[in-house]
This record gives sequence, C-alpha cells and structure tokens, in this order.
Amino acid sequence: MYRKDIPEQRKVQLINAAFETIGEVGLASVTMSQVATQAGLSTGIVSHYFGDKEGLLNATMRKILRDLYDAVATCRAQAEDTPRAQLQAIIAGNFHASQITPKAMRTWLDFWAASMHRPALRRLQRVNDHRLYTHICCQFLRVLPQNAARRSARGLAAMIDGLWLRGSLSGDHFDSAQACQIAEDYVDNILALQPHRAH
Amino acid sequence: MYRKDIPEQRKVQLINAAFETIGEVGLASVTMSQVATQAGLSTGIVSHYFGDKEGLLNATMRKILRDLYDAVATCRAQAEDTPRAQLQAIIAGNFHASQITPKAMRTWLDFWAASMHRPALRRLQRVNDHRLYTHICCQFLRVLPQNAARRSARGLAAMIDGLWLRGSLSGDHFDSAQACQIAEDYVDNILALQPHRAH
Amino acid sequence: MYRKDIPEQRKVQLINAAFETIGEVGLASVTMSQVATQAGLSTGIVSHYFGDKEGLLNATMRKILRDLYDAVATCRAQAEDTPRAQLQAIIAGNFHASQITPKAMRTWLDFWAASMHRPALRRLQRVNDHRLYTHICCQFLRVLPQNAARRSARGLAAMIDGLWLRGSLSGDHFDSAQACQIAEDYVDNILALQPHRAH
Amino acid sequence: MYRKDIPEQRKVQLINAAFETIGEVGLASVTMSQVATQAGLSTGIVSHYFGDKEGLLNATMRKILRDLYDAVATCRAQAEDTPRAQLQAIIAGNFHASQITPKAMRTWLDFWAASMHRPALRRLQRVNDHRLYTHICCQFLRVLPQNAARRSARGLAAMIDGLWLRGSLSGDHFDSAQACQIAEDYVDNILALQPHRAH
DNA sequence: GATGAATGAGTGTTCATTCAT
DNA sequence: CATGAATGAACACTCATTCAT
Repeated sequence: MYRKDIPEQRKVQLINAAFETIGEVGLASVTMSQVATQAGLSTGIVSHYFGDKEGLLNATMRKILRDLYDAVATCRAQAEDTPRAQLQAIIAGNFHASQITPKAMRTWLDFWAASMHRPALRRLQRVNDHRLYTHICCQFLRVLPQNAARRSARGLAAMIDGLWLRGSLSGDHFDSAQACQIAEDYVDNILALQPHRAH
Repeated sequence: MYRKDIPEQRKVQLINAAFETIGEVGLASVTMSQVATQAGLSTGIVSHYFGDKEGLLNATMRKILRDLYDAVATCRAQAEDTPRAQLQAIIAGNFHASQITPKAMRTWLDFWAASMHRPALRRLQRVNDHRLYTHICCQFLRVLPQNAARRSARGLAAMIDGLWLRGSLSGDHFDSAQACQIAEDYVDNILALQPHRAH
Repeated sequence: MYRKDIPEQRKVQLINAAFETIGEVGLASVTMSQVATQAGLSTGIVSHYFGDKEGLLNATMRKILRDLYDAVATCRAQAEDTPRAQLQAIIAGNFHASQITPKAMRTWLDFWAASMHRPALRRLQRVNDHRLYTHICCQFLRVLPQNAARRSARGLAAMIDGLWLRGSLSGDHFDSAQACQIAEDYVDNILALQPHRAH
Repeated sequence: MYRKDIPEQRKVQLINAAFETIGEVGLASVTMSQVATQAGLSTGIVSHYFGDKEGLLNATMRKILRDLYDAVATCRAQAEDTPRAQLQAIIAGNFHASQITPKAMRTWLDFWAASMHRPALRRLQRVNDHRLYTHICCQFLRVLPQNAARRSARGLAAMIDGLWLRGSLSGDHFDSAQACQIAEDYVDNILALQPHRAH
C-alpha cells in the first residue's frame, strides 16, 4: 500500500507541474521537458505515467475541472437551500479565489480553445459546461416554468463564463466582487419579475 | 496601379487562406505550408509578405476583428436610433450569420486564447473588447445613470461573449435566435426596471 | 557608344555595391538583394549581368585585386629605381590608405578564405599572391644570389601579408606606419648583411 | 562517473566531426546534418549539446586553438631555455605537422575570416593572437631593449602568420622546413645585429 | 533592357517519444 | 521503477534563381 501510492504521488506531482507550467508559458508552447523539470523529475517519466502528451493534458484538464467543481460544491454546501442562495453560491464558486488567478484563467482559456480541436478534451469540456447549466437550471426550475428556467439558466451560465472570459484578458486583477454583483443582479431581476411562487 | 495592387491581392488571399486553415485545424497546429497550399501559393511567399508567422497571424486577427466590426456597424446602421434598438442591433451584429459558423467561432476562440501569450494579439483583443463595452455603455447612458449604465454594459458584454463562447463548444449549430432572445431579455429587464426616462 | 556603356556602368555599380555590402555584413551573409538594394537596382539585375552569385563575386574579387595592383603600381612609379626604394614602394602600396580600412581588410580576408573552396576565386588569389612574390623577388635578385633572393622574397611577402592579417583583427585602426617600419627593417637587415654588390 | 562522461565523449566526437567537415567543405557551407552524419549521430544531437550552430563552432574553434597551444607548448618544453631556442621552438610549434595539413590550414583561415563578423569567435582569436605576440616578445625582451623587442615580436608574429597564410593557398603541400628556415633567419638576423647582451 | 513577384529546395532548430542502462 | 541520452520528423524561415510583364 505504501509502495503502491508512489505512482499516484508521481502523477499528482506531474499534473500540478503541468498546471503551473501551462499557466506560465501557455498550452501552445509547453514542452514535456518543462513539465518534468518543474516537477523535479526526468523527461521520460511523463510518457511512463501518462502514455503521451495528450494523456498528461487530459489528466491536467480533469484536475482543473475537479478543482472548479470542488470550489462550487463547497460554496453551495455553506449556503441555504433556497434558489437564490444556491444560485449565489454557484456564482461565488465560479469566481472563487482559486479560479480567478491570472494563471488559472489563462490555463482555463487555453484548455477551452484546445478542446475545439481535441475530442478527448472536448468531451470533458462539454460535461463541465452542461453541469453548470444543469445546476443553474435546477434552481431556476424551483421558481420558474420550464421554458423560462431554461432560458434564464442559459443566460446566467453565459454571463458567468462571459465575465470570466473578459476578465481573463485584463491580465492582473479580476474584480471578483463586481463580477458577482453583476451576475447576482441578473438573477435578482429575473426572480423579481416572477409571480411569487417560491421561497 | 495595376501592378501595385498585386501585393495587396496576395495579402488578402493569404489572410483568407489563414482564416480557412485555422478554422479547420486550429491555430495551434496550423503550418505556413498549409496556409500557402490553401492559398494556392508557395511556402516562401508568406514570409515575403508578412515577415514571419506572427505577422500573418496578426493580419488574420485584424481581418476577423474588422469583419465583426462591419457586421455590427451594418446592423446598427439599419436600426432606429433608440437605445433599445441600437442595443438589439449590437446583439444581432455579434450573432450575425458570418460570426457564428463553427469555423469562425473556433478561430475566434483560438485567437482569444493566443492573445493571452502574444502581446501583439493581446493589444488587438483589448481594443476590440473595450469597443464592445463602450458601444453598449453609450446606449445605456442614454437611459441609465452612470453607475447603472456601466454595470449593465459589463453584464451585456459578458453575456454576449459568454453565449458565443458556450455556443462555440457545441460544434455544428449555433442557435442564433435563442442567443439574441436571451440577450434582449436581459436588456429589456434592465430597461423595464428603470424610471421612465426613456422609450 | 552611349547606350553600349550603360551595361558597363551597371556592372561597375553592382561591383561597388557588392564590395560595400560585403564589407559591412561579410561574404558569408551577403545576399543578392542586399547588393541590389545597395546599388539602387532591382534584384533580378544581378543574374542578368553576372549570370549568378558566383559571377558577381568573381568580378568583385577582380576589382579588389586590381585596386591593390593600382595602389602598388602608383607607389612604385613614384619611387626611384633602386632595389631598396622599389621594395619600400611595394610595402607602402600594400599598406596604402585604400587597402587598410576595416572594410577593405575584412573583405580581403573573406575572399581569401572563400578562395580555399571556390576554384575560380582560388585562381585569382594565386595569381595575385604570385605577383607579389615575383615583384619582390625581382628586386632582391638585383642584390642577392638567387637562393637568398627567393628566401628573402618569401619572407617579405609573408611579413606583408602577416602584418595585414594581424591588423585586420584589431577592428578599427591599422597602424600603417608601424607596419611599414617593421617590413622595411626586415628589408634593411637583409640588405645590410649582404656584400656590397648594389646601389 | 561512467554515465557522466558520455556527454563529454559526445561533445568531443562532434567537435572532431565539425573540424573534419569544415576542413572538407568549408565553414561557409558546412551544415549541422553534415557534422552529425560525420559523427555518426543524429541531427538533433548537436543542438542538444551545443545549443545551436554557433555553440558548436565556438567549441570547435576553441579546440583548434588549444591544439595549436599544445603543439607550441610541447616544442618549447623540449627546447633549451635560451631566447633563440625558445623562439625556434615557437616557430616550430606553429608549423608543427598537425597544424599544416591542408585541412587544418583551411579551417584555421575560415575561422579567422569568420571571427571578423562573429564577436564570440573574435574574442577567441584575439586572445590567441595576443598570446603568440606575448610569448615572442618575452623572449626578445631577454636580449633586446623594450622598443626593439616589441617591434621584433610584431615582425616575427606577422611572419609566422603570413607564411602560414600564404602556405594555405597552395593546396596540398606546405614546405614546413622552408617556412621555419625563413622565420629563423629573421630571428637570427635580429639577434646578430644586437650588442652581445646575450647568448 | 529592366523589373520584382514568385518559387521551392535547403537550412537550423525544436521536441515528443523511445529504449538501453 | 526511473533515467536521460538519442532519435528523426516536422517546423519556420531564407534566398538564389526564374520569368511574365
């Protein structure tokens, strides 16, 4: 059991190194040697554990998605179980401190663009996208009819991604509070216009 | 005048070829030979006209931004000069048929990601981003106080980019009408909640 | 006759441009476009007049050798016809102002090295080398027995080329007076040791 | 210790291959593939060990200079410690069998010409040139006043380089004995004219 | 005669991948 | 298990040369 965990540790080590390195130099210019060096390991080890470069990138993207999922899940667990609170938690989770560092945002965007051309990444990306939509939609369905809920969910998901996308361009500081405020206003406007079916 | 236009023709030819090829294989894997072949020209010609690969990519991105600008400008010119109509025109322009083909959307996203790591592209991207925000903000300012106008402009810009970003993932069909609907609802909700300073 | 001289003018123009450009960037990195630009002409013209690059380089080397020959011939014509005076004139001609500019020295050396690998240039170089030796030898033969004259001629020719070679390395300033002094001392020592057969 | 020496072996292997190949085709036309093939290795390995072409050329020039230094040092070690014997040893070392093969001479000259345009090579060349001068000057200073010693040192250094330079042009055979004779005569003439301060 | 747009072979260099140790 | 030396295909880019105008 002790020895069996070494491989797993190596993988984690390499995935973290990949995340760091991609954040620094970009997905387009990252090399396997850079990742190995960052991890303090030898060049051959990457192929040894992940087969090839694509394997490492897939694993890295999975880690990133999981981190986002965890951030959102933590926020939601701490929030009340009302639609408004849950939606605010989802928003807050997506703009969680761990998700809005320049490095994280650049990496995110790099993977998003890469997923256009790499089927394996695309599948991961789609699952994730759909999850955000579904979670939002579930909450809206508690207070809106289906069509309105779906439209609102699409709108909120787009707004979250759009705020993040535009923020990624600025470079150093992402105004998380402002982003949350704008997204929450959107939610509040929608809820305010509804007949009082909920809470 | 006849001879002097040949270079310009070649440049356009190559930029179009670059756009096509990037749309097919992605910015990360496009090669200069591929572009040259697509343009029906020899490999050396690209460096001859654009200096190097970066020069061609910059020119290609400029073309893409100009195309979007033209689409938006055309829509706005055909709309009435009320805030609501102009905002709808901006939305419609951003989801214009020429902008939502899978190829165009993939290319857009590729360039966005690349602009994180290439200063020249970043500058272009920033100018463009700011322009969308400014145009929207101008219209909101006609009916909203400054702070509200700014917040709404950020929200709408984010929503437009987010709808487009999420749509780029789907692959084949982008539901332009639905996207417009969601963005217009956002605008209408904002305008509806305002004291009746405008129309 | 007027029109027939235009081609000749063009050739001279191009050869001068080649000399200038090689002096600046070196024989190894000079391109035909650079030469054409320096001459204020089009790129195609070089092949038109000289066939190919090698043709231009051969012509350029010929010009350089002729310039040196002229410098030496001028000096010799102005000197008395004694062995010592003639040898001093040969020395002076080789270190003539036109021959010891950094540009001229670099170009010289570049052509010398190139002549190791290009038969056409090698032939030119050999003719020139032999001419320096012969001229010197002729003068020594007036005062020395054949063997001694030959040895001395080889020595003086080597010293002249060596002074020039070592001077070419310094970069900006070649101490012409010092070089002449050293070479003349060599001549004087040889003549001083001889039985007084001459003057 | 066994594994650590492999890189060093490869470097030596590649430097030798570079020397051989440059001797055959010239510095101007040598390609990295040619060197790699000559060394029996793959093309990528050169960049792996020397960074780029310039790195390999610098290393190759260093090797050449070191070889000359060793040849001179060996000759001097075997000679008596009198000025005349030491100067003869320096002359002999410069015309040592290993230094006067056509290949070696061509390569030398190629590097000398290249050093005009490449700062890194120029530095090496200057150090080497100065060393020859200094060694000679030290010996002359034992029997001549400072000014005369310096002038004589410049003369002898020039003569050595000039003999070698002119010899490089001949192609196949360099008459080492004749070259030594001429240079030694120069030394003897200088020493003979001196008041009898030395041996 | 003269142009300069176009070619395409050839270069240095990078890097994922392999495999003997 | 792990290493890192070695590979070689692929790339961007250069430039002498050609040829339609």
